[in-house]
Formats: sequence, structure tokens, C-alpha cells
Amino acid sequence: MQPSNETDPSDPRQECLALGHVIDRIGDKWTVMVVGHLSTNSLRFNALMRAIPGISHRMLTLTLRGLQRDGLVKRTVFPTVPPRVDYELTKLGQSLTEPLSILAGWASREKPSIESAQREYDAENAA
Amino acid sequence: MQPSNETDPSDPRQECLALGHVIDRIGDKWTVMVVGHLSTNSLRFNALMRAIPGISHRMLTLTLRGLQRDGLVKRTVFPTVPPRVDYELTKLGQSLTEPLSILAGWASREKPSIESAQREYDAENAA
DNA sequence: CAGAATCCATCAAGATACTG
DNA sequence: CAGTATCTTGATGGATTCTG
Repeated sequence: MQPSNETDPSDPRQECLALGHVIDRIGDKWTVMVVGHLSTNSLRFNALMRAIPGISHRMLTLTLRGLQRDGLVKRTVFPTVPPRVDYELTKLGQSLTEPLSILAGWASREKPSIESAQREYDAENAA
Repeated sequence: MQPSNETDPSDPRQECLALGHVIDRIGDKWTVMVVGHLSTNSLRFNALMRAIPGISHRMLTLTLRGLQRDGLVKRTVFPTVPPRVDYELTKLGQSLTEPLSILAGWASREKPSIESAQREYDAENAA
């Protein structure tokens, strides 16, 4: 039924182009980890730092700012001394946790297969 | 039953750390797009080039090699003249399309919300 | 056609030091 | 505690050229 229109939004390929765009935002390591850790409860800045091994001060800041900008994370400042800042997922952020956990499930399920494929590939390519 | 072991694999936080690792491989724009386009049928190199706007020759090569190494894509060479190479998802690769399409669904559903949040954030931060 | 190889600009990210 | 600012480097990715 579709005429010769190349930009059919119901085309799964178009959808995957849209995904590519969003993946660029939320698809990096740190973003995924932050969302994962905030999915259960709100956390303070340093608590996130401790929870996510290897993340630098700077990257956590930038990641949180990005998530905040996308409306996925809410930042709450308590005017105490010393200052305290809580980060929690917004409703929109919560809605992301399900797709991500599905992906996480796939990742942990298929991790062995992937790693064995890598070893095989590397072995073939080593000689 | 778990002792004071901090690396409990059933902990959702541990799972999200595993995700972070895998996301680093499959979570980039081009990889997602390639998998998306291969989800319906196998494609040749240049067909993928044309299907994915903006991808460079080099990035397509590297992306495909990575997917191949992970065992997600199978490369088939036809010894014809001119040479012809088909790329198709393996079974493992097929199994990834469902989680990805769920994520893609979320992305296209929530895209308006995200963009409006961004506009709001930028407006607040512009002044 | 399907790649490999080289060159190069840019940018992302870590380390470090400073502030309210 | 929760950031911001600056610096420096190393990886990334694009353009281009060459080959079987």
C-alpha cells in the first residue's frame, strides 16, 4: 500500500535509525550503569561513584547531567552542611529500566556464547 | 546463604555491570543500525552502506568485523567476479534483535518526551 | 565489489587541582 | 560533599588511496 515513499515511519528499518540516534545518548557504558544503579533506589553522588567501579569523577558528572537533560534523572539538592544531592530516576527514567533489564538479561545469558565466539575468532586469526 | 561476598551474580547491580561491559561492544550507533538492518534479511556490503546513511566505508568494515568476532554476524564470500560478500545474523545475532527492538520501541515512543525535556533543560540553562 | 592501509583532525576521557 | 575548571593524551572516526 505504501507508495514509493522512502521514509515510511512504520518501516522497522526507520525505527532502527531512530534507535541509533537514541543509542548515541543512552547507549554508553556509564549511562547504562548509572540507570541500572538508580533503578532500585535513589543515590547520592559519592554513593554512585563507589557503586560504579572505574568511573571517574568527571564522567559521573557528565553522565548525570546528560540524563538530567534527557529528563531521565531528577536531581535534588538538600541545603544542608555539608551539601547533599540525591539522584533518582524520573518516571521516564523508570520506564527505561525494563527495556534495559531485558537487554541486560540477554547480555548475561549470552555472554558465554559471545566470549567463546571471540576466542574462536581470535584463534583463527592469530595464526 | 551468600556470605559477605560482594559479587553476588543474582544482584541486579551486578547484572547491570555485566551489561555495561557488553554495551561497550554492541551499544554503539553503527552496531545497532547494522543489526537492525540485518534483522530482516542478509545484505551485501554496499547494500548496507546505502541502507545506513552517514556510515563510512571504514566504520562499516570495523563494525562488521566486531559483530563477526562476537559471533553475531556471519560473513559469506561468493567466489564470483566481481566478488560478493553476504552478511547475515547468526542465531545468536537473531536473538539480539528482540531486546533491541524492545529498546527501539521505547526509543520511538519516548522520543517526544525526551526532546521536550531537553528543550526545557536548555531553556532553563540558557538564561 | 569488498576490502586493507595510511594519514590526520577531533574529541572524549582520565588525572589533577580548586571551590562553595 | 558535590561539584567545576583546566590540561593532556590517546583513541576514534573520516577522507583518501590502493588492491585482488
